[in-house]
Amino acid sequence: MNIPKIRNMEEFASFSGISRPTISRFFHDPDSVRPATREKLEQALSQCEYRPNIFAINQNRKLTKNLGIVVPYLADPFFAEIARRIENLVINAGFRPILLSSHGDPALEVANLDSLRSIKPAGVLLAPLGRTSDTDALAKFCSDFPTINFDANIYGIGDAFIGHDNSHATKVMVEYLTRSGDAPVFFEMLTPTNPNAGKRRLAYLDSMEELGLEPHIISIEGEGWELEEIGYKGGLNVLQKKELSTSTVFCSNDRLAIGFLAAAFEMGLRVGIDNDSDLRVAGHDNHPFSRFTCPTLTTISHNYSEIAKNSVETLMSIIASENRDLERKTLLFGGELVMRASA
Amino acid sequence: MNIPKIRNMEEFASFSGISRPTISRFFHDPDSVRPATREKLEQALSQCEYRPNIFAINQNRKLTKNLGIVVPYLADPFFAEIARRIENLVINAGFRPILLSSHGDPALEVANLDSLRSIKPAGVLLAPLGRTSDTDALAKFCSDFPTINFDANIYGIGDAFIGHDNSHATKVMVEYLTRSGDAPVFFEMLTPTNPNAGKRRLAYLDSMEELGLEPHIISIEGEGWELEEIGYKGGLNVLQKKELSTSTVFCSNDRLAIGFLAAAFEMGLRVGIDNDSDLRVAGHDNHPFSRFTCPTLTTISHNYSEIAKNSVETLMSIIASENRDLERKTLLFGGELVMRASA
DNA sequence: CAAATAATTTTACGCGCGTAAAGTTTTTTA
DNA sequence: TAAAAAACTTTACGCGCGTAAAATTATTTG
Repeated sequence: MNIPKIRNMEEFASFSGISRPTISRFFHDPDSVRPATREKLEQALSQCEYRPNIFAINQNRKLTKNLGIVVPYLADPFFAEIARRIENLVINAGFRPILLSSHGDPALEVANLDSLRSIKPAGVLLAPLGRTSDTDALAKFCSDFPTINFDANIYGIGDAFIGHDNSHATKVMVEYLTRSGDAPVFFEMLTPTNPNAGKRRLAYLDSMEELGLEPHIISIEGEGWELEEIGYKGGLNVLQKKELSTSTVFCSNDRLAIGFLAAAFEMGLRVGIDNDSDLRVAGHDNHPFSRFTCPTLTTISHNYSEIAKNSVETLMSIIASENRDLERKTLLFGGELVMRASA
Repeated sequence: MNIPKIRNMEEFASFSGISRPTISRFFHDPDSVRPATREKLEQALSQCEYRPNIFAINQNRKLTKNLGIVVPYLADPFFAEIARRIENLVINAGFRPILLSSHGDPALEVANLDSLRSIKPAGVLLAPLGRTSDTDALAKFCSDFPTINFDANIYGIGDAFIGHDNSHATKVMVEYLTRSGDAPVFFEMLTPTNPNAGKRRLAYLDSMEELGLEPHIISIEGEGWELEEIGYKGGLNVLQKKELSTSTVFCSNDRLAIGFLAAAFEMGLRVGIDNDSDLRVAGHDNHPFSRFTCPTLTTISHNYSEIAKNSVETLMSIIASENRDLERKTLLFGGELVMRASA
């Protein structure tokens, strides 16, 4: 009952016995006031629940503590997972994360950036759609705000790119599959949205050549982000027409692989690494659900934690240094082979 | 080059030849100004890219256009999907959605509400964690802001509850399973976080009694939101110990079912509705991935679209009427049986 | 302990917009 | 076409806080 209702910083000043400008500094950075003062304020805070009005703060500060996170498709657990990690890091860095999903829609991607623009973010972590992105709109945004491009590299976009080393990961998987059985056929989308797909394709070709093997790529049609569905339909087609030149399939990503597994199952084919199986199937990404497919999916993980950590740290250093003229750097992190039952 | 840099509403007033208060009204509601005026302003807007400062707007308006959406676990595609729908509806209603995930953590749930508090939302759509939620903190928040409780009903929380009719759905499934084969054993968590689980359990008991059948519930241990893992481990245990009294398993939700399927697969058991299968497995929720399990999962859908639509509409009407004294109403929507290969 | 330094207080202005009141112009109604 | 109604302009104040400058007080240094 005795908790006083503090309506603004002025009132909190009288309540705490400290002047308003000092309080303003305190909320901006507690270490900028004398320990004795800080203690008084913390004491007062514990008695009245005052918090500065965030709109008034942001209106007057040139630099907000808002930090945008834009992902292409949040309903994909892969992005949900990486977004979750990034969010935590951002909060720990003292910023306020604003998570937006483009839901696979280029127009929404631009709208999201527009929406961020209005809240004057200190910086943005952007995982773009890729091929379908409105590159000009993204570039314009990036020139106005410090931006880290992650996951899907669009050249020239952002102050840095942090991502997965597709080339290395693909090579590791091709080698593993070859050593442990047949050489892999590469199963991919003909027109993938995500640019990682192209890199994986090239890396597959390179790896096969290095091993002196004949590459075989199956590119299936399909548009959008319903990758399981696309993989399923494409898989059915491939299996019905018996287009596989070997009994090992390396899918461009786990979601395609999940669809492919469903197709194989429906065809009555036995997938697995054991001798009495008809087929081996591997994926790429270590999708959260790949542990629970039947059989469990052999795949390559991203280094989630390093990618998240470095994305945030790089952005923080740019924000802190206020220097955006550095050359766009690229950081790639290697994944790890995850050997499960499917291959 | 001739695009003028407009820095505030004052400058836009001179630029457009309309007075500032009128412009203010225009941005608040374009229909509140004369068509001729509106056209002039839209004309001017197309020539200079001015947009009102959102912080200044929100600072001065008692009611913001911010609308919070809090879900318990965004990495669960089920919530990602419903959040996606709600977001779209909110945007179309002219509000700005702020999507927050509690990541399964009660403390973060409270922190999320606290964070929303600071941006003075016009209203909030809250899907709480459930059992682990800090009910007092939620209640306090709900008393300060118009709040719709959805998905997981916590009695007394929010101005209304909108959700899935677990009772009806469970009954439909029990009947279907019984008619098409063995009566189902109910497979659930002993201490589920989500309160829907309890309702499903009771509905199972009721349904079995109505049908004159002996109920059989298997409650497995486990904590947290890694439901597939819990279902997998529990499933392995149950199958190894041959604890099933019939060959039909009705899982309390799809994620448990996905884990159970993985366990059955590993045990070499054939799951499906056809005669040469060992086991039938059904789920509940029509999880986005249930279409791609092996075999595809028979389940019951939520009425996603109605739940999303009614949640948003109810909240809008409360916001519009400014009347929060109405009795807390409960709206339940029935799901549909989705017959697939697993049962 | 005096001087130098650091932190705080006082005073004052500005940010960009909401909004109220009174007066003016335009549109609608009869 | 005059009167009534609606929309607009002008003027003015307030929101809650950032921030700058000068004056004051507290702390550190030698």
